[in-house]
Amino acid sequence: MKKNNKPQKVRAISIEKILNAAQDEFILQGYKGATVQSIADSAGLPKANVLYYFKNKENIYHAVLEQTLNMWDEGIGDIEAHDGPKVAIEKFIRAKVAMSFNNPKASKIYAMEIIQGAQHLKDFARTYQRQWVREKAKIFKCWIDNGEMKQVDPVSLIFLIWSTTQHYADFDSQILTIMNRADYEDDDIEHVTNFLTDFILRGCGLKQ
Amino acid sequence: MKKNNKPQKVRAISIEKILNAAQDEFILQGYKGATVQSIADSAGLPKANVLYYFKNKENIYHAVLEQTLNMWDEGIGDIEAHDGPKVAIEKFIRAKVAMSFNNPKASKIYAMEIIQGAQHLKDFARTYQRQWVREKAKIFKCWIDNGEMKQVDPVSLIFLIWSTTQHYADFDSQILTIMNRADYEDDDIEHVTNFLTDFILRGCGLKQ
DNA sequence: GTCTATATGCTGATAGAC
DNA sequence: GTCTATCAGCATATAGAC
Repeated sequence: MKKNNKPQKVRAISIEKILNAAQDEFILQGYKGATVQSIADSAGLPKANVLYYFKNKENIYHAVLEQTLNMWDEGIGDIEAHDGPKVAIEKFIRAKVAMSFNNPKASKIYAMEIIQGAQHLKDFARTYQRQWVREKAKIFKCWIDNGEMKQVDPVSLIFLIWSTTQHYADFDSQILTIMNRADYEDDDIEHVTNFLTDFILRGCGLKQ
Repeated sequence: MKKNNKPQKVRAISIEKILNAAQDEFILQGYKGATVQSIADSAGLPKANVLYYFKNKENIYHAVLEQTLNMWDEGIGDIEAHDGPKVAIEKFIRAKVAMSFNNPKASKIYAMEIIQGAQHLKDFARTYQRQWVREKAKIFKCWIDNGEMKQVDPVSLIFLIWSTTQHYADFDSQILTIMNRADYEDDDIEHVTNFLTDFILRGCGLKQ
């Protein structure tokens, strides 16, 4: 049935199935709690096939993490000097909220890694993220010096935007339970984006 | 040596040692990854003693969670109508930041539970927290209707304060790495409290 | 209360038939 | 490439000596 049907395609499909299943299992059970068997079951493949594609559990986890970091990278949005503070911050918040609602699993994997000490992500933070934060902080400093926005600690501001936007992905179960809802709806992205944009721009002295 | 030295005291001390060790292990290794042996080693007790006091691993975890929820309850601070919005919000932020910096482990255990689907905390959220949020939202609504603060969605505001304050506990490894620091210092509590209080009060239209 | 020894079950990983 | 069978190792939990 499935034989000789574009051999590379089977491989690609299996790998994607495995990575999706692994993401779910690692979130729900943790690294140690997720078993190769449970990942295989969730992917609808025999355990041996999973180990055929990835050799061992650690490799699966690394692949999931790599996927996650790529999403972080793409979803981070950007803060560009020529936009001016108001437009730049709005763009940035919009990108982060969209990423939270569209890729909550990536956000959760990432959050658990950090909470558990960031063993696998220390290098990423030490090089890439530290550099990114410093660059963007410089842009904020320029805007502040030019009187384009209020005197607000840029690094704290970046952490505030990260935490408020990611919260909707990482803590979705708490938020939904408290609001007595089963799932997020399309409106929620807009509502959250508008609330955060308004509130944060006001905090930066960029609105009324 | 240790024998007949206030038998109840030995029990209390052992239990506290075990709970502290368990907290560390559950954070670093997850529920499944933390073994009774590793908890015992970290507590400086033989494995059998740990199981003598708690019977099984799940009971240890429940005890850690209970401790965590008690801290959440004590550390939540309060929002009281008679304080007026400015003082009430400032008190609330101060309490949450203090709790984050003083009990980062409790915050992390709590965060991991929520991220993993809040299996053990759904009831807590459904009853206690939902009620708490609704009560406090009502107080905010009064203030807004009386023109004491800007029209800001109260529930979103509570989530924003939770996320920004907890972030410093849960994501400490990322924050410290990015800022190229080894540990938080005493000044940091003050700095973060001041930044968040200023910023959030401004967001609520309660400052310049 | 403290600790050793052990039973039982599950997990990661491999070997090898198809 | 796919899948079955299997092994060696480890984890929980208990039994029972001290």
